[in-house]
Amino acid sequence: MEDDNIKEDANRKNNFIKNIITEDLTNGKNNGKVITRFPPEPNGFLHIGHAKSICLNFGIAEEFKGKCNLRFDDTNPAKEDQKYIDSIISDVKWLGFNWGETIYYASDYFDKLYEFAVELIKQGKAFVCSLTGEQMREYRGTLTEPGKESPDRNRPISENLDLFERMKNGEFEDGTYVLRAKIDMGSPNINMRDPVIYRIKKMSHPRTADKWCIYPMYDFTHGISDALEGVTHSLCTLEFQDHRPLYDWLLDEVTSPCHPQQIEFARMNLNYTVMSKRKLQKLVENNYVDGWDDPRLPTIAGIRRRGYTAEAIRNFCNIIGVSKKESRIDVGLLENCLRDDLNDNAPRVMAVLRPLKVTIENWEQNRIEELEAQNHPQKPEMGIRKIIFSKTLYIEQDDFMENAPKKFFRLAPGREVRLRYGYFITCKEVLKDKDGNILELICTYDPATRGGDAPDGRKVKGTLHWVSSEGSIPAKVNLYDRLFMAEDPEAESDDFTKNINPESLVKLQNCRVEKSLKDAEQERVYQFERLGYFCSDLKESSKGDLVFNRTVTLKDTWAKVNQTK
RNA sequence: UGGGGCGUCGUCAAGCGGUAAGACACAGGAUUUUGAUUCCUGCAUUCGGAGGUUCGAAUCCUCCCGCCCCAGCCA
Repeated sequence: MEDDNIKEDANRKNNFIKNIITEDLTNGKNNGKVITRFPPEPNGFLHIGHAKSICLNFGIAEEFKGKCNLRFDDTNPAKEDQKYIDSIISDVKWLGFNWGETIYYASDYFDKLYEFAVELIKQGKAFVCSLTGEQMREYRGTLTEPGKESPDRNRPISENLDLFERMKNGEFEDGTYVLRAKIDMGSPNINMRDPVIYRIKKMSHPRTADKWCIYPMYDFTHGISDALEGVTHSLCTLEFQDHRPLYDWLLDEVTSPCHPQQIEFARMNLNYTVMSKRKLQKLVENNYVDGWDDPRLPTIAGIRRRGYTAEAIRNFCNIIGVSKKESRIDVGLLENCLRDDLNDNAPRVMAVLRPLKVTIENWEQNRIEELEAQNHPQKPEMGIRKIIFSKTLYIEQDDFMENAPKKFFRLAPGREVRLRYGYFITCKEVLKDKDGNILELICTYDPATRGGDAPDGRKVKGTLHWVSSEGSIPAKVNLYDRLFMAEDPEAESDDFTKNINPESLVKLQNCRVEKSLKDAEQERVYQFERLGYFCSDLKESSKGDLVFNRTVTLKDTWAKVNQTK
């Protein structure tokens, strides 16, 4: 246990944010406290990019003995929905993080936020503006030209107060007025050109219902929410760098309980997939995939259904590190983290995806024999199970080749192989239909090799997985592969859906799996020996109709060698 | 051509003036009843480029080049 902790600490990578926090701590900043927050907007499903932020924020809180708040940034009822709140909560929980007793909502601060806005107005730092959206855009200026001041900018404070209250009371229609911070229309930073901080939206909110018809904007809400919660380090992605001056301005102008430090880091990008909400939505809505939890999607719900473990994702997020450099990470790295975890923990089992019938000619007709198989060769403590050997067996079609090259360590006419935990068998005859398709193999077995050992020390090159007709049950298997063929699907075509991999899902109907899989647990991942890791599908699988998802393949140097030829 | 960021191995990434960690990938080899796992071994004389400061520079200075973000009453 102690060793584990040491190992974990050693594996915990440093990054520039932790360095800043460590320095703050040694300087006695924030009274030695560290409080972070994960602030999703409940307008979509979480994806693996969010996992990076979750692991960062919760991880730092854990490491520095602080805390991390889960806070919904729910200031735009037009886009948000309770179902997203529910799914986000369940995803964060699944990832294995703890936010304590309270779930925070920016909407819980609406009253306070309103008071802060009034304070700003009273100080002459905010004004009610009647410019239309279009006018506002014109007045804002451009990247290279300064903006123009709104004609309402010098409206008397009393009038601003009155108008703002009437906005709140619902006296005006959407779009007629907004509340703006009074900063600097000439700023080279467009975010400082008198940004809107409140808008009228006569819309019911998932949590505050019809109490409000004005809602605060992100910039106004976020910093103040952070401060109200005593957040010390407010971590966000790079695109908010330009907002930091506004974040700081607001907290300086208002009597806020503290002034959190905003630090930006680069968001995660993965190759062969898309991460933006809009694009994920398009995939779902146009039925390119089967819902938000399609196992090919990088959503938390999707990768979870695919069979990814939270442990693997946490490890991945740790391994990729945190920096300000924009990068595109190889999914291979993710898959590797998964294999790492699964190799340690997945029980081994045998299944044949594309069965080829094998008849053992020197095996008595109705004889059935129970053999012992290990559930994990490197971990005897995981126990053993019984498997059944009989006259009719199935092996993988790929494991037989009629005219096999020398390096093919599998079954071929006249060759002998080991059936894992079974017997050595030798191929005697190949039965075909009139078109030449292989129907069945006639083999013999060596009774002396029970369990797979040859008493005479005879070596055999190949070991095949197999299943017997009596010891197996039918199942369906979904073979998942990467959703896109292009490393960067959004770059290589004007329409990213053109890069969808037509073979991202291959459905196999006639597989046979070891009988023990009849009671396969939900979310338990098994290794189908020599094939990969599989789990029963959360949605499609049932007792009488087994459906497995391929989570990830095993590394396959044989396939790689063949491919490069 | 305004402002803000970023450039260290194929991909991530440490490094913070004392002579380029680590992971994955890749290439060899060993062990193996999974062509898996595991285990060795190799893999940046050089840090986007050019100058400069220094006994010494990926780290400091100057110029240049490349990439990303910002003109929602979205977050």
